[in-house]
Amino acid sequence: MSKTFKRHLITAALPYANGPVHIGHLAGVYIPADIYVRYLRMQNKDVKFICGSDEHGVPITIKARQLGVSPQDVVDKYHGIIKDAFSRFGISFDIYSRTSSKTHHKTAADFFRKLYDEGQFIEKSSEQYYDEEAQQFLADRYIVGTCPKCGAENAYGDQCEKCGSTLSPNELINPRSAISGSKPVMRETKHWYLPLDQHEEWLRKWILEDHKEWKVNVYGQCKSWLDGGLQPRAVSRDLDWGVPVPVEGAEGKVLYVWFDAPIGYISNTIELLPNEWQTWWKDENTEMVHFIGKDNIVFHCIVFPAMLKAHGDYILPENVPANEFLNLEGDKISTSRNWAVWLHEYLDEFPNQEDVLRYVLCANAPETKDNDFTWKDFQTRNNSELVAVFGNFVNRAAVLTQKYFEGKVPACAELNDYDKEVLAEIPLIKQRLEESLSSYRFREALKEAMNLARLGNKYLADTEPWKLAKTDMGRVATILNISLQICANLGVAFEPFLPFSAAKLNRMLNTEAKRWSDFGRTDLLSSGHLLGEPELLFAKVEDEAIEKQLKKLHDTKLANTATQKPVVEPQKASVTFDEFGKMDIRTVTVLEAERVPKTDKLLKLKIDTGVDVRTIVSGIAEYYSPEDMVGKQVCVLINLEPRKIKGIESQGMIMMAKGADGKMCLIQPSEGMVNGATIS
RNA sequence: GGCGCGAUAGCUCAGCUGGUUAGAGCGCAUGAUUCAUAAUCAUGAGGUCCCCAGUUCAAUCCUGGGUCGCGCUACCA
Repeated sequence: MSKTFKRHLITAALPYANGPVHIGHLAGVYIPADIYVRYLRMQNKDVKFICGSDEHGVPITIKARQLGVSPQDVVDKYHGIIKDAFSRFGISFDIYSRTSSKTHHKTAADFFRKLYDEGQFIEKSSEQYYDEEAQQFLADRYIVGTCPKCGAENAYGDQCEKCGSTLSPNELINPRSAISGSKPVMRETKHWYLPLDQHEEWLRKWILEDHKEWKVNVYGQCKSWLDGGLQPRAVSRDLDWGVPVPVEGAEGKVLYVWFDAPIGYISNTIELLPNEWQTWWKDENTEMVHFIGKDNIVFHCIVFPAMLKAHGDYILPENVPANEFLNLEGDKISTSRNWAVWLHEYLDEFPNQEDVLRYVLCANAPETKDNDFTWKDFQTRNNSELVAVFGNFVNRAAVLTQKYFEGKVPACAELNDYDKEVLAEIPLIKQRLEESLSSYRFREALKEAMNLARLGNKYLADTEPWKLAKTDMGRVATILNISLQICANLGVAFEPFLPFSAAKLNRMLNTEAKRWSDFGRTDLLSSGHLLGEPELLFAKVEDEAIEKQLKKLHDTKLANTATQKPVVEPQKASVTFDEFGKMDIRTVTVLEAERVPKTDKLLKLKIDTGVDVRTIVSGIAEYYSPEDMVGKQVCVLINLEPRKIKGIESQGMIMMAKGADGKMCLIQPSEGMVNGATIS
């Protein structure tokens, strides 16, 4: 059914170099990708595993500014931490490079220039915030102000970190530049857009018709975007950190990080294979697979393919297996809140237990929905699965062989029916493993590998060689031979998942790493072969280790709530009495109230201001129902410039008190007043 | 509000094409066992397959409606 490819180009999402890598990244992307790659390599497939740090974009420049260092310093630091941690964790990239490299800058610039020369972009001018003091345009992240949703100070132009709302810069109240602190002005700037709408037709066919096999979350997300109609997407930004736009008159502009980053896959391949990279990216016999998290779906399934298609001769991904998100102890993982298990810290705190984390994160990977990582589950899976099932079986076989045969593989005599039955299971397990792996079902695959160890335990329990040792050593020899062959097969089956343990197991068996094709053979260890020193494959995780981690998280939580306590906004700049006098605030009565259709928060109110009867729209539906409002007397700023909201003109603003958590309540006169009484 | 994804045993999850006695691992109970890191093996208890309607000979699965959770998106002068 599926096409056979000559080579496999596997990419894993480029980690963003403004922080270290955590368990969410691993479970979502790097562990499944690494398993897949190792599986392909064991089959002697021609495979390249490409990754690297994504080092451009605004958050990195902000972090640099906060720390008083250069953006290059920031990415140098995190690139180092990430690269080192991946390597220690056994993620087997063929190359882990970075987008600040010379090769990448040239590749990305050339890529852009070709599309530019061929008229693949549209140029558009628009008004954007400009900082006159610092003489530069301000990216969304560089504009701070009061969040219009929760009232938090210091919300960014694209997002409020306090309440998590997505914002656009002109929504911010009292916007100011994060660079100079001055009030930004609107100024015209030119940018290049990739007209995704022009690519919609072939994308629709390519994804919706030709790739129905993609995971439902990926397919559904793409369909949703396509059905909504694609819009041109800006590919440049006004910023001084990134790949400069290679066009005359584009000073101070760089490629948008989302245009730049996926080209990193190409650049890193070029760096790895300067002479033959084109075969990997342009030959139809290459299977390209992008492993990503669900936040990247649209870029890898729609934007990047459109870029590749626009460029012309590139192949498109065969599949984009995207995972959902991993939570930690019931809460969303968050870099800024330090709610995470960081890979580099894990590696220090759990030395020689790389595979435990690999096992747990694969067994509980968020393949179909968000999953939760708990330390208790980590401990249980280690102690009652890795130790009790896999480690224990290997240990039993090894110890029995030491005891009865001085550590030499005993000869296999004639097999009885039960032996045959057990051995016949191995190829079945292998087949199920292959089916799962080739359809990116890693959780299921791992479980299947574990079944091989369970088979071993059952075989020993059923045949009871320790009893037969008193009467029939020939039979004991056969049983242990078979048990050891199962051990050797475990080394093959687990190599993609637990490479460190597979290597350790091979050391214990005193044998070389095997190919995938050896899986299922029952003569992997010849009789008389001397085993290595028995050692324990896995160590127990004690309660203390778990408690230590839980305490660490608990402390993080305390630290977070402590810093969140002072929520009262500081006093604003002084105003003159004249300025205050310009505000025309009146007591008014609500005559009618109704929900604005298709919104969550809006009420449309008809009010009697004493001056007139007018309509205002207010975002209070979360706190007040229309029935609550009718007949109420409230305070309204009536000379605020009218503004259209959802097509309705709002002529004024209801005065509300806003609490720390964004909760709002009405300000009402303490006794009934005439409509139109002024407030001063 | 729109869109996408999900809801199955105490917990974590399978169930891929309507028909199965609805499954696995962990946990729990009972028994067996002692080679093994108190590990293993067997047996068992445990289910309103989120709710309501419909299609069908037959629905956990398909359709429509609803509830809850997560994500994207719109609105808060």
